[in-house]
Amino acid sequence: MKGIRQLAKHLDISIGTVSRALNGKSDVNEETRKRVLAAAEEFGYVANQSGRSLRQGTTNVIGLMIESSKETVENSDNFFLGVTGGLQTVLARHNLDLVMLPCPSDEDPYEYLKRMVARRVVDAMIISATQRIDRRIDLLVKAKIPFVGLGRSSSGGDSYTWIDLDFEGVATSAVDRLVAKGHRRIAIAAPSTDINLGYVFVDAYRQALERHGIDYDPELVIRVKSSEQGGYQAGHELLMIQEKPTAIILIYELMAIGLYRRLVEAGIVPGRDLAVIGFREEPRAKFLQPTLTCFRMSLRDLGVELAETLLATMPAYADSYPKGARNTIWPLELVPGESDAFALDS
Amino acid sequence: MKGIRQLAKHLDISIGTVSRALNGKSDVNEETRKRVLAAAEEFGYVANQSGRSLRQGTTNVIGLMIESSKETVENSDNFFLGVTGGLQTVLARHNLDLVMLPCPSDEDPYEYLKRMVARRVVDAMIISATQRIDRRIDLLVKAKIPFVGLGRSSSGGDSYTWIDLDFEGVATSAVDRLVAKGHRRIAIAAPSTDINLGYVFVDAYRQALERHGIDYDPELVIRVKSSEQGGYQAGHELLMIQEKPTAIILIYELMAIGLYRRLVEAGIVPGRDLAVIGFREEPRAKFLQPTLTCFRMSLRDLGVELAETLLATMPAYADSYPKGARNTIWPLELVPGESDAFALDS
DNA sequence: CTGAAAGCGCTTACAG
DNA sequence: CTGAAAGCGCTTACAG
Repeated sequence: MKGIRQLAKHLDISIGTVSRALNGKSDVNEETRKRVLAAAEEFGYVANQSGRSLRQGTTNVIGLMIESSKETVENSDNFFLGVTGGLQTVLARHNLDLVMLPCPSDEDPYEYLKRMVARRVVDAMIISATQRIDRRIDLLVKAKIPFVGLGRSSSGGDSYTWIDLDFEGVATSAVDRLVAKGHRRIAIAAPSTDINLGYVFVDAYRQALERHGIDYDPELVIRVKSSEQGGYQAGHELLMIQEKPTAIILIYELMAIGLYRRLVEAGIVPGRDLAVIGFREEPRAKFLQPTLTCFRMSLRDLGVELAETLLATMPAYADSYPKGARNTIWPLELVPGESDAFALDS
Repeated sequence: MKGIRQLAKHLDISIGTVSRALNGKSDVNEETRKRVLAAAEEFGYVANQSGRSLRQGTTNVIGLMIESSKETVENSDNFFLGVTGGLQTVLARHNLDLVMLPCPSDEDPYEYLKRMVARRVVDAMIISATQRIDRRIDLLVKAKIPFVGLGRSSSGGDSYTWIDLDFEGVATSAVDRLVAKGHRRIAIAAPSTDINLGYVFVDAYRQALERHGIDYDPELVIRVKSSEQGGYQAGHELLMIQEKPTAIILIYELMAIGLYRRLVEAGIVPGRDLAVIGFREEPRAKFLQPTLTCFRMSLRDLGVELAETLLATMPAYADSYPKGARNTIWPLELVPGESDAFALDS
């Protein structure tokens, strides 16, 4: 005999009472509850999750799906690990556990998610790196699994909830700042993939330019990998543009490091010969000289918001989150540096 | 009705046969199996994991426990995400899924693991960042959960299996190389925590020195955080040592970036005024000038080895891995750079 | 306040 | 080759 049965036998009470005591039900004699808790502690008894899940129909596990492509591995700045802290703080309030589900790079993310969902290993999902068209969203909607997208998408319409960084705000703020310093030829380094944020960012950049009466020049949109190597490549391509840009906006945090390298090689000094505005502030880019103008946000706070939004989409927890499951544009705060601190002669 | 019952009803056969067909048992008519598989595909049926787990006593899930402390988040180079690729390749052969279990920074890793183990959410565990004394090892041994340590420890004796990087080889090779170029004052930047690799590395460094007849000088062991900031700090402390070292060995990959920064500030050129040998080759450190002498390894291959070792410790899979569960020292290959490419005047 | 019993969705001996 | 039945470890109406 084992599990709850063994514990009940040892206490000489029924398994039902043990279960109720352990789960904090109110209709248990305080004396009995104390005995049960003490015995559970003594024997290290914790309810088998499969038994609970089967009976309750919930796993009490929340999944965070991440992609583990070679590019992510080599360049990721642990954005996701940073978010888990905030997520767990909130989930712990409801005794929910977080697991990270790494999708192998050689497996289709859609098929991977489908398997995880069908096996019912999680009660709810957070998906990241949303593509412009993302079948995972349709899948989750259809399967009626509560989920939140960390990133917008054209898929799913308003039948799904998302949180996304304020790419528009960043692009607008960067363009405004550069234009105010006299720049008119402003390049942008954008991702070469179909990830949705690329579209959002470039659109906002374009609109900001037009508001300043500057024509959009497709040549100034440099498509590269979201990595340091991509930043290096962006620097390379920038140097080959006929009518030289005087400024560049980066869409991914680690690009700045590679870009600086390429500029140094060409004898170009960021902040003097070329204005550079980076994306998210990143410990690893803090050592750059001249210091990089970029944008700050708290990964932990984002994680908290993400968890609260997710819980609001789950019927069992929605009551605790009366704000409901709203889409959120997550703001970033400008951190002025020296990399764009010069006015252009006009 | 739902699940396997519904599928069986639709096919007008018993649930037992459906189960056997789906699980590839041999005693099923091929015609029947085809019909079952087709229907499962059509309705997107996949067995509920809780039901399977409860019946079989296994979850078919392998856990990789990682720490998500602030330091890890800000500085990790995604070592773990890199390892997951190789892990999953092997686990997929046995239809085992990998989940990453991030231990919140405000929770004791021991308590976290205890909870996960007691709830039986995984069949086996991989633990990382092993401490010199690591109670998690005793816990897993006692609970009879198959596991492998990614890192050695003084705990557990030979009742646990581990894989660890060849810190001895790296330290020895680095010291030999530096001594050959005439260095005698060789500093080392080691972690300030109780992580086991710190002890292993410094011991090997000490022995290598003594083999060359060089006295071990505790002043040359600089204890800093395993991060870029730590590297910066190491540079700082190095500059304050009375009898200046002419070389430094780093124990963590990202330290090099911070160290270079501090050296540049002080007008010291790596590879000319000070020899630097880094640890693991890292995409982010590839841009350093002068190029860093460091050590190369494949995270994917390490993941494969880790998975095979783990499976060898699991009774249900041990037959497929006749090599058994052996402890492994994982080799790294020297990648010569310019950062130590000068001989010392003597 | 407690106990006895049903049943969550599967897999697997067992019988035929 | 297939079906009927047991039972994995829990939680939760229900009865008292």
